[in-house]
Amino acid sequence: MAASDPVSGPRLRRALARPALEVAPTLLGAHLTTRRPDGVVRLRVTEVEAYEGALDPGSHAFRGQTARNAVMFGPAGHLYVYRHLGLHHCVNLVCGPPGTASAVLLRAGEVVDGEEVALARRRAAGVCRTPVDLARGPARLAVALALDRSDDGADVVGGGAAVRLEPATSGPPAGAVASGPRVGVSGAGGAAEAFPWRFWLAGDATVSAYRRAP
DNA sequence: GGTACGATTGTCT
DNA sequence: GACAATCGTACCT
Repeated sequence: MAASDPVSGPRLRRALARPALEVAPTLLGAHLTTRRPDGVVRLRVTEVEAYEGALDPGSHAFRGQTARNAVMFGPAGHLYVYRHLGLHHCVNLVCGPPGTASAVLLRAGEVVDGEEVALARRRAAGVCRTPVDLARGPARLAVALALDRSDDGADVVGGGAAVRLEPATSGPPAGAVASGPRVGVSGAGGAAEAFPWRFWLAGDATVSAYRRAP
């Protein structure tokens, strides 16, 4: 994409500065690219979950702002990366107006460029069976893109960043977006069903399997 | 200062 | 299908 990219910079950030529930479906089909010394990986987003900050019991921001989740309270277009269980990283894209702590969790995607690089990273981190598994699941996605806590707060909208978001040019195909309860959100099935804020591309092989919260 | 818990994954049965 | 791994953060005493 050239410098004349029609959807970038302030315009994209403005598009992201809406409630997570509105932004989440529009991210399906978008491309997320990371530039690293070991290579460039581009990912097509196929599965996301919306988190509505202080209103959402499943959100890290539900109990207010802390040092860890401070990025979520900031402007849209930044990454919120956290470590889960001391083992894995999960990647969120901050959205909504500043102060709302809305964010969209990137759950899964399809590696469309730099597959060999992503494969090498996954091998280094553990097992990888097929290309479909490269980014099927939040932690796997983080590994494939080489994202960790050092990327917490990274701006994916501004130019020059190592991580860049490119929205889908024509949006997700009509009728291809499915929605349902979020995966693994504490509060049990009741809460999960009260917030059916998971969106994915119907029929896409890279979408992670649904697992109910324990 | 100490304890409980978690937006997951991989492996074993 | 069920469980262990592993550590930073939040909350309580």
